[in-house]
Order: sequence, then structure tokens, then C-alpha cells
Amino acid sequence: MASTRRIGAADSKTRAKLLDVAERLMIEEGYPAVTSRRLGREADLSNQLVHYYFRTMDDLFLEVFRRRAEEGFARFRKAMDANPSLRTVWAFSGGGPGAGFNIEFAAMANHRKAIRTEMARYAEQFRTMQLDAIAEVLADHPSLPDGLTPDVILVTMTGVAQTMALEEALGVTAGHDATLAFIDDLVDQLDAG
Amino acid sequence: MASTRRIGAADSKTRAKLLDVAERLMIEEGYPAVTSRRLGREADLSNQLVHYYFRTMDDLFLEVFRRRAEEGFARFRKAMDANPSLRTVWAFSGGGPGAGFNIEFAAMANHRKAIRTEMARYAEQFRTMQLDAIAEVLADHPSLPDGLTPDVILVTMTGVAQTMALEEALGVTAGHDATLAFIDDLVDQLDAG
DNA sequence: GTCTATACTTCGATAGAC
DNA sequence: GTCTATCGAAGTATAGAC
Repeated sequence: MASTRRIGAADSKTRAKLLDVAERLMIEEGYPAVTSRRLGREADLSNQLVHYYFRTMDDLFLEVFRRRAEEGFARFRKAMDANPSLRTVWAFSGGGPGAGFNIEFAAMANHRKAIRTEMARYAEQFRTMQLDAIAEVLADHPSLPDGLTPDVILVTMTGVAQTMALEEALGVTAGHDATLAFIDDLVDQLDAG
Repeated sequence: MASTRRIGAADSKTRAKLLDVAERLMIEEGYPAVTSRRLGREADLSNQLVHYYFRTMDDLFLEVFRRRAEEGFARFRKAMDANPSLRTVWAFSGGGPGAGFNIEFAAMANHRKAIRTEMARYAEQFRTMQLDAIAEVLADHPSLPDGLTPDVILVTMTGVAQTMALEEALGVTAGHDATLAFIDDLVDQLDAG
């Protein structure tokens, strides 16, 4: 039978605070720095309280990820409502705010099944949303260059945006400006029809 | 004055073994799993021997990275000698074998200065090599599409290849086949002139 | 070159009191 | 909801013997 250990309410303010601190710590120092003890200290709480709200550390990480994902979806939907265009899709291709955030989870996903599953779910859902958006925007465009389907446009934009973000964090920016200008032009042309 | 602690020879077989095990462990379980104790155990050595060959764990990681980088350079040069084409550049855009390997170091680079510096050095050097290769291959091509400079071609290829590799590790492959086909065609056309 | 011994820190997780 | 107490394990790193 399952453990009888108690677990904190999902709408607790303390719980939300722990998630906030975890998110900050993760971005600033990397996911291995997010430990129950460290978290408790930074949030001015006992470390054991972390285990009260999250059965395991993986549960905590999953919650951090989900919060961000939900927020990202909402922001994308809102932006598309305000300005349904390829440009908006392009603006969100980098994966939202915090490229470092994505890398942390990508590294975790490589070795923790629960996190990999959750990330895949999110990535697929987001891709579908973006794809629908592109299809709608380009619906009345008579002729795209041969082979340049919405699929291809999206994967290419995503690849370029995410890799440039990653490289920029590293301090490597060779070729970025020219590529940015090229994609910008392309997006303009496609949006114009 | 600096520590008088002894340090093992760089050409030691034991040292090489430790680097091998570290590399494997890193890919299989992630960089936090690469600890001196774990390393010693897996290599059938005392954990203290790790500190004999590498003053700090960061030194160890740097050496693991450098070994791979050197090997990657050599493989790229050899492939370009055998078949100097855009196709060869494209084949190496994914960042060599082991996409997971790159993610591990990218995550580390986000928070460890020494590793970030080394990675940036490598990335810049590799990009220059690739750029020279592309420029040479395309030297006698009279007219590229407007704005599609070697810079842009390279950053785009790199972005698409690396992101697809990352997504594939996650299990997300929507749009990959179509994008692969599109780039393949483009590469063929550019190689043909 | 490899080991033992050792010092000190930090970790995840649980039980149980208040 | 939060804390104290506590367990067992693992981490980096150094000194010094063989």
C-alpha cells in the first residue's frame, strides 16, 4: 500500500513560493543546485517542508516545468489573437523567455523518464498549436515555393531560433545577424502573401 | 604559493581510462552522475585516484570535452578531404555523434565559466572551419538566391540539424521528414551549382 | 602509481511533535 | 502547516604511507 505521508495543498502560497525559488535557482545555478535543503534555505523555510509539498524532487521539477509551459501557451494564444501572423509565430520560436531554462530541462530529460515524457508532451502540443496557426495564416497564399510547407517553415524557424539562443548564451554570434535578416525578410514576404 | 600536490602524467593509461568512463557515464546518466567516487568504482580504482589525475572535477570535464572536440575536428577534415561538398558540411552539422553529449555540456556551460569558455572556443573554431569549407565549395557558383550567403546557409543548417537531434532524443519528430527532404534538395541543388 | 585514512559538507527522505 | 530529530548515503578534496 502507498505511503501514508501527508502532502501539502496545491494552492498553498508556500508551495508557490517554493516553485518560484526553484525556478530562479535553476536558471541561475543549474538544476543540480535545486536541492531540498538549498530550496528551504533560500525560501526561509525548513528543508523538510519541501518534502511536505513535493513527494520527490522530480515532482517539484515537473511542477516547475508545467507552470512555465502553461504560461507559454497562454502568452502564445494571446499574441496570436492580437496579431495572427507568421511574424508572431517566429517571435515565439525561441521557446519563450529563458533559453537557459530549456537547456536545463533538456539535460534532465535525457536521463529522467518522467521529465522526458512531460517535455515531449509539451513540445508536441506546442508544435501542433504553431502549425495550426501557420496553416491558417498562409491559407490564402496561392503559391509557396516548392516543398516549403508549413511543417518545414516551422521546424526551420524553431531550429534557427533555438540554436541561436543557445549560442548567444555561449557568446557565439557569428552569422547570427545575417541569418536573422534573412529570416526576417522571408517572414515579411510570406506574411504579405 | 600553489599547492604542492602531485598530478598524474597526461599520457597515463589509467588517466585515459578515467576519461573513457567519465564520457560513458556522462552520456548514460548525465553529468551530475560523474563523481569522483562513482568514477573510481566504475573504473575499478580508488576514488582518490581521480583527484590524483585531475585536480578538480571541472578539470576532468574539460579534458573529456577537449578529447571529443579534437576528434570531431579530425573527422570533419578527413571527410571534407574525401568529399568537399555542402553535403559533407551538412552531414556534420548535427555536432557529431551523440546529441546528448552536447546537451550535457551546454547545461554545464550555463553555470561553469571554464566550461563555457572552452565550449565557445570550440564552437567558434568549428564554425570558421565550416564557413571556409562552404565558401570554397560555393566559390564558382555564379548566383545564390538573394541574401543566402554562406553564413546564413551554415547557421540555418546547424540550427535545423541540432534542434532535430535534440527533439528526436525527446521522441518528437513532427515535421522532421519533410524538413530533411527540403534541406536535402537544397543541398543537392547548391552542390550541383 | 595506488592505496588508506580522514575531514568536512551536503544530499533525500521519513517519523513524529507541536 | 511547520518544525526537530534523525537515518544513511554520497560528495570533494587533501595528507601521507607503501
